[in-house]
Amino acid sequence: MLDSKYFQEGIADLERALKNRQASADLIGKVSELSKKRKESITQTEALKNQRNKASQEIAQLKAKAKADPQAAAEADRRVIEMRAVGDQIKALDEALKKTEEELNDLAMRIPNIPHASTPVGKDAEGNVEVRRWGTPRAMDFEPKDHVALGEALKILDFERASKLSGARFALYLGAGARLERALIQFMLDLHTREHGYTEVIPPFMVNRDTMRGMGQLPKFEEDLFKTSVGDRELFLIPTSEVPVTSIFAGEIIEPGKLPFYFTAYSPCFRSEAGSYGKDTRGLIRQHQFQKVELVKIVEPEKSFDELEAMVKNATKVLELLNLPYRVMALCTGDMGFNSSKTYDLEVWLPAQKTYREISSCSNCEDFQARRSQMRYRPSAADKPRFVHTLNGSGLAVGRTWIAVLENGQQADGTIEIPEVLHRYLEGAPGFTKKGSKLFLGV
RNA sequence: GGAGAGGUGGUAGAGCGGUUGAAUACACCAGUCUUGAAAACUGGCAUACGAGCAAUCGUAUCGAGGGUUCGAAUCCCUCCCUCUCCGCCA
Repeated sequence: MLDSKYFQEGIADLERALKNRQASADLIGKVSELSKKRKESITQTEALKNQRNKASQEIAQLKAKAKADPQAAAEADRRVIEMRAVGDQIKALDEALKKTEEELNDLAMRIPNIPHASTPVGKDAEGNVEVRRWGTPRAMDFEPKDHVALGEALKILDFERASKLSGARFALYLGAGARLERALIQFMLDLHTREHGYTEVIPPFMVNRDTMRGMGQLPKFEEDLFKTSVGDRELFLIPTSEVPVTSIFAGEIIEPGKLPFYFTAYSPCFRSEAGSYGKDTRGLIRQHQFQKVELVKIVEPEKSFDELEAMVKNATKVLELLNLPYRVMALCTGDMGFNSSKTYDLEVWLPAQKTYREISSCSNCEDFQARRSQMRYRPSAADKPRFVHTLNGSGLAVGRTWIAVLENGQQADGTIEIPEVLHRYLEGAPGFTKKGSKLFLGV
């Protein structure tokens, strides 16, 4: 992170980076000041180390001659004493340098990514821009119920018992409900691996502090994460599989010709949801644990914005195949996440709320995560390493998709019509009934 | 969890605290020879960062981090990982 672009590319970019984002302006000055200080002390210590390295070699040569030549022996002793002082100086300078670097890193790590020029400027969600819509909400000649009412009536969702087990913001899926969740996961993974060219991975669901830092989750957002420890070993539960999957090549230089990488992963996600007390307390919308199928791309910098558009298409394809109306929002500078340079949110239509709700977020992080986790690639054997660009998107949040399938597929009698693409995963399963060419949950 | 062994360049594998960034072999690249190939022979071959138009120079790197020393792959400490055996577990 020592070569962060924030002090390489100057103040103008920094000011743009901080415009309407979660960072204070005095970070800029401090960071560039520390950066200058760091460079100076490196020059200084390297000169001293050079002196010491040379002297050590000369001492070795003198010592080799020392037996036959008492003068050489005396000279060697003299040089050793001389170098002792230099050694002390180096030690002191190294310690100071280390401090500077720690301070610099700590500050630089708290600066959010620079928004792309195409990201709308705004201070909160009001500033987001609708890009397009797909589908028409189904006309219903009855008052639509929300997924909690539907799920509890169908006995496929039980929040009371979940709360007995784990407290608030946990869910227990039962029977056909659990089966539907699993079918959605399977459907999404099949689509992305078969049709969209992603490679399926199952990452660790717990990661260490370095990985969290590399992905931009730390140091700023520690209170949003669940943490475990055994003895003095500390691990964080992943808030999204973006964290382990994007980190696959952390600290590596990817060989020529290997990019791009497209990965998809199913995982549970764990979030403390600190700061969202009282929000979305009803139902599955905001849980401490939810399931998600994630899309991750690791690509060459020149291609990352095209790749973002393609990723959005991959995610919206899931919604289209499920016949769920949605809209695409370009997030503004103030509403966008810490890591991102450009983000599209996908919002699905929820009839009970009569509104669109976020179901996926697709971001181009450019080289932000790559710098933090030192992920580089070599364009060709003769080239120097360059930072990769990383992208991530939900493809999709499974719980919220489950909600959308229930609410959009509900019938006047409280049963659910299942989208055709899921039939092959659910036909014949307990709780699902075929009627003609249609499949229903809860008949 | 218990006992032991080990982590060195693309791979295998040496390495008395001092011209060791690292022997050697294989692999790889270039050349000689050959109609071509093989073989043989000759030469070249770690990486990152920084400085320079460049030749080149500087610093760092032998699992990671500390320590001892004028000087550490080599000695000391801590941690991580891998392997073998036993136990336990899915």
